[in-house]
Order: sequence, then C-alpha cells, then structure tokens
Amino acid sequence: MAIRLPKRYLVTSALPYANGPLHIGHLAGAYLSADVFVRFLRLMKKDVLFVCGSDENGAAITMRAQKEGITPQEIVDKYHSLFEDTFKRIGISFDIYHRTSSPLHHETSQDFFRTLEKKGQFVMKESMQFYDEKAQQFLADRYIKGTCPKCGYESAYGDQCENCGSTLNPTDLINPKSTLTNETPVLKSTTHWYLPLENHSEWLSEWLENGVFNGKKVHDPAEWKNHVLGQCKSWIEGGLQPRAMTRDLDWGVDVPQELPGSAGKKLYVWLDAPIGYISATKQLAEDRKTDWKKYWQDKDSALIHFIGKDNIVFHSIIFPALLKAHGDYILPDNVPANAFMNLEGQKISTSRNWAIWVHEYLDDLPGKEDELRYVMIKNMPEQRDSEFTWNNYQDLVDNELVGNLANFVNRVLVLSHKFYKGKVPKFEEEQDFIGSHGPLEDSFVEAELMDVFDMLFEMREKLYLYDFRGALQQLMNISTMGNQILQFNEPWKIVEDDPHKVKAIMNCCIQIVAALSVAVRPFMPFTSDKMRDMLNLPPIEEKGELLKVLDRLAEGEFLIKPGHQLNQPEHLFTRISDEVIQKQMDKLKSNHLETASAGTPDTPKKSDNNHTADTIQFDDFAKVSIVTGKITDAIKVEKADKLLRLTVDIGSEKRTIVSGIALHFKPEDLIGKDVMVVANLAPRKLKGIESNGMLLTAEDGEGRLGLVSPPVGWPVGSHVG
RNA sequence: GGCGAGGUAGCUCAGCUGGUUAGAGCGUAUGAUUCAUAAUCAUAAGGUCGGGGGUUCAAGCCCCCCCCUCGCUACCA
Repeated sequence: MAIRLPKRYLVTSALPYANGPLHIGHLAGAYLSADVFVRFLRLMKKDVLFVCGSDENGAAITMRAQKEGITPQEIVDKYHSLFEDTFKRIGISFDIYHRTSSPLHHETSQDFFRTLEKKGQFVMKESMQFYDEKAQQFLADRYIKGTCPKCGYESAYGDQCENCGSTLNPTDLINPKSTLTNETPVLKSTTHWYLPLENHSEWLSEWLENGVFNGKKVHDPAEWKNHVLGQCKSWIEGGLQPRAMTRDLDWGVDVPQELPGSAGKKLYVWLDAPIGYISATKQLAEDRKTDWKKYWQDKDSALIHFIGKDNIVFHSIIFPALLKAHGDYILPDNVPANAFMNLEGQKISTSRNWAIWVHEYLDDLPGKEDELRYVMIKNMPEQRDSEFTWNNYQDLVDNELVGNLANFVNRVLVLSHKFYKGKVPKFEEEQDFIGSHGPLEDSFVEAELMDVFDMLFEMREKLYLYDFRGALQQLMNISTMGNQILQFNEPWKIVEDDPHKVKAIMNCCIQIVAALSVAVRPFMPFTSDKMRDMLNLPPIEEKGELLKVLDRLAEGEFLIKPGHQLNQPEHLFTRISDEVIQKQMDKLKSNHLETASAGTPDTPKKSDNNHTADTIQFDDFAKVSIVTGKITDAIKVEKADKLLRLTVDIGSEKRTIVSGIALHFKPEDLIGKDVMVVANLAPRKLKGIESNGMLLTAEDGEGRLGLVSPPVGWPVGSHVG
C-alpha cells in the first residue's frame, strides 16, 4: 500500500474525564497507540505534536464533588494531577497535557462558538426539560434519579440505569426526583443552540467514504478501520438529527454571555472537549513560541485522533461537522479508534471496580512500565475487542521479553566482554559465516544488516498504517534473527580456532543490538534507554534516529564503530513469579467483591428496601382487580425480542395480554400455566397489539423471572384479595 | 426486530482488489545446543477457514439463508 507522507502531524488522544483514575483499558484504547505512533514519527524526523488534556467539565464532576463534600475544582485538580503523573510514569510522551478548566480553553471554545453563531450554523430549538423549582435550575440528566421503567431499580439516573444498563431519557423515569433537593422536578421549556447535523450528512458521507472534501482527495478511506467507517455509515444512513450544543449546567464553559439567552447555559461537552485539542495546541505554541495554526489550518497537516470505539461518532461525524461549520480548520486525516480490552474474561468496569488501575500497577510493580506496554501493545484491540489476563502477561514477559529480547542482548554483551573485553571487534569484510536464513549458504555482515534493514522497513510501514501489533512482531523478529545467528554459528565453540569468523559474527550481532536499541523505542522507551546505556551510546532523543539507522544500514555503514567500548550488561527484563501474578489476581477479585458488597447498584439485593414502594391505603389497593387465569395461547411478537402475545382465560372472558417476558420463557412452555392477572389495567398498544392486563411475575436478585401462580387446580376467574 | 463489527490451528490473532500444498506468535512433542535469566535454535503434529446453499475454471475472501458473540437501537402497564 502506498503510504502518504504529510508534512506535519497533529496527534491527539481522547481527553480522559476527570472523574476517576485511569485503567489499562484507557491505555490500550487511546494512549499507548498514540504514543507508539508519535514516538515513531519523531524517530522518523517528522514534525509532530502530541496533545491531550483532562476533560474537566460536566455534571458528573459536580455530583461527585457533592458526594465527597468538596468543590468541583478540587475534584478536577485531584484527577488532573493524577492523570498527568500516571501518563508520565508509564511513558506517554505528550508534548502538552492541558486541561479544559483553563482560561485559555474557555476562551478558545467560546470563540469557536461565536464564530459558528455568527455564521448562522446553529438553530435555536425549544424543548421541555426537568427543572428544580426549589433550586431554581434546570437539571442535567444526571441530576435526576427515579425508578427505572425497565428493571424497577429505584436509583436510576436520568441518562442511564446503572442496574440494568439501559439508556434512558429523564422523562422515562418513574417518580423522578431532583438529587439537589429531593423535590419532584417540573417540566419547563428551555431553549438551546442546535447544530443541524442533518444538513451535513451529504458531504460527510462523501468525505468518509471516498476521502473527498470540497472536490479534493484529503485522505484514503482504505487506511481507515472497518469498524470506524461502518459505525459512521450506520449513523448517517440512519438519518442525522439536530444535536444540542448547549446545556443547562453549572460546571463548564459558559455560552458567550453577550448572546441573548445565554444565562445559565454551558457548552455541550462534545463541543467543548474536542476543542480541548485546539486549546492545548495553542498553549503549547505559546510555550514554544510557535504557530498553532499551521497544525490545524494548513492543508499539509494531518490531524489524527486516537480514541476508543465509544467516541467514534463524536470524532468522525460531530467534530468534523463543527470544524467544517467553522470553516478555517482541516478535517481529521484518520480516526484510528481501538475497540475495548476485556480483563480476565469480563468487561472492564469502573463502577464495579473490575479494572487494573494504571497508577496502582506502577506502585505494585515498580520498574515494569515496559512490560505493561509490551503486553498492551501485543494485545491491542485494534480491530476487535481483546483480552488481558495476568497469566498471559506472565507468559509474554517470560517467553518473549526475557527469553527472546533480553536474552539476545545479554548474550551478545556477555560474549563481547568475554572475547574482547567489551570492545566492538574489527573484522574482515569478506569473512563469511552462517546467516539467519540457515546453514545452506554463506552470509556476510553486510548481507545480514541488509536483512535488518528490510525488517525495519517493514516495521516502519506497519507503523504508518497503525498496525502496531504487526510492527511489534516485526521488532521481535529482529531479535529472533540475532538469536539465530548466534545459534547457527556457535561462536563460543570456535572462538579459539577461528577468531576471524567470530569477530565478524559478534560485530554483526552488536550492530543488531544497536539497531534494536532504536527500533524498540516507540514501544518500550525505558528499555531503549537501558540498551543505549549498556551500549555506551547516547540516549535516544527521538529526533530522527530511526531514519538515520535506516540510512546507515542502506549505505552499509556501522551503527557502532569497531573499537567502541561497551558497558557491562544488566538484565533488561526478569521473569514474573507466580506469587506476583497470584497477588494481582487476588487483588482484582477482592476489590471487585468489596465494591459489590459496598452496596453499589451492580448487584441489587433481595432483602433490601429495593422493592419497597411508598405506603398506600387500602382503598388504593382495592382499586386493583387481580384474578386467576390460565394461559391458553402464547406467541412471540414479531420484530420484538422481549414481547410475547398471550391469550389468557380469566373465566368471564379470554384476554389478550402482551408481556415482556420472552427472554425468560418459551411460548410453548407457558401454555396451560396458571397465572395471576391484573384485570382492570388500562389497555395499551405494544407493537400494534392491544394489551388488556398484566401478568404478575416475581424477579429474584439475579434477574430471573418466575410466574406468580394460584394454588394447583384453582379455578380460573377467582378474585385475588 | 433493525443497524454495525466479528466468528480462521489448544490460545491470541494475520490473511491485500477471489488464484498454486490456508499463515504468524504463544502453547505442545521430538531433536540440537549450553555463550545466555533452565534462556536459545531446528523439525513436527494440529484447521470441515461458524453451518448450509449458490456464482466461478477457481472462494476464507463474492451472493442468498441460518446459527453464535460484541456494540448501538426498538418493544417489557
């Protein structure tokens, strides 16, 4: 595949939300991939900026602050410094790590908003939102709690039920309450700025599918990942909707105050957050006295967003639409979204505390940054969800890092010290030995180094195409090749009889180690430093060193000159003991259990006040007519997963009842079953079928459903009281 | 139910616009080796490419139907 090489790059990683620590899923999704890519570009002497920052606005932060009894600012300060520190420790090499609470960011996003407003890119729309009269403010989705209409969980949020995971609208909640005052909120009309996305769908699909924007080819869709394009197409074909770009919030970036109607309104997080990339770049340019605009507004720049798959549409549809609406900006060249990384067979979950927290890993396993990086990259969810297990971590470290890479480096250095007191040997050019292709034909140092060149070139190609796993494999192949040369020639056996040959072999291997010290850099920067130190070479500064290595190899020049003095070797990696693995697995499980038993909504308990409702009077109960009945027919409702159409004999008549129990019962098993029916429930149409009544069921703590039945043999039509 | 992404060796995954005996890493078995952190190297075993139809001289790759997994989405008074 032809690789396009833009003049300069602006690389972004998704802004982490300042509401909880970073786990390995974050790393695998958006940070390590970007870091590998950026370090690689620097090694190729590319002009590249790598920006990121904390996303510090939104209702979830205010709520957390309230819960912990501190200010939102304290919350974001806490996580911002934790993020910054964690990223630094694991070696994510941002050029700047900024934050969206900064004044510069507020200005930048307000300017952006003003421009769109001036250009008439918004439409104003009125809608009904919940309003807390006591607190005198509109309530963000998260500020409303109520009973989930789907599972009955009583503390569901207005946007999502944490018990059953369903996505909700605040108006779906039964018995909604404001979390500010515990009052019942009222619906009140409010006006917001909307981006009419539907007007953008035409050019968006042209741009996404063909890479053509304003009649010009701006990117190659073949380089985009399948699942990214797929999700975008699905969205566009489903019809884009106007999207509110402002919210009624109290923690965030103000809508420019000079605009009428702006009081109390904040910018929508998905407007504000991607602009965080811009403000971070501005800050960086200010610090370095350079020009931020050439990275954002020059056609020769490539904008690349590394994100997780949950952010795809925001970065490939909404943000591009905003950039286009503004008019001065370039569009992303690629959005290499990763899928999710599972952990020991389960989804990583912050609320269920099923996660490996990066800062805790760094505390528990100090000095093993590159081990984690290696395993994460090796299992990176590039095309589909992947899996992290501690046993796999142990295997990979022991077999690949210790066995292959560290071992090769170690044996080369040990032998060099044994044979030559650590001085790189001089050799005769025409001296042959067995090359890595096997003993069938003679090889020479130059030929072997050409092979190294080829492998590095291949690695380079894979990195340009975001194939990080493939590139890592290629790197390890070089180490394997080194081991082969040693194994085939057995220099330790022939050093007495054939010193000339051994000099050629050892020189070759030392050159390979030198090449590795550079090539390993994007993936394992700490290891690169260690290797450079052992080789007694200056550390890699990521200023075109890989390009230089490629040039030298192509020209047949040495990476380390004969006569150079090497330092004493140390082990690059050590094996991971079973105890360490066991300890981590225990920790994972006990954290999870603690969280579960601490009463988080993950596991609703049977005996708690979970199922208590407000007290009612007898008269209220008397209004309900419950009768016994028998199911005479049960058919699955077409085009509905959960609905069954039941015919129930209640003595006086046969009723049609539509019930959402298809996931729990097979229709044929239900026929003939005795049940209890609410007979006087108002009729309701479901999927076009009128349902007259409701079946009584009981649900246990694991979500299983059972029919409530009268005593065996009881006649149908009996009144239940 | 709709849409999207997947289902390829025990495990984790590659397989470009269809083209010779389907690949890699790890694991397993056997052998070689001992410079090296019991590391390394070689060889081998192991696949009905989810299932069934079809198009084609030729299909893992294209078309149709079905099954399974993941994500989004609709219905659960």
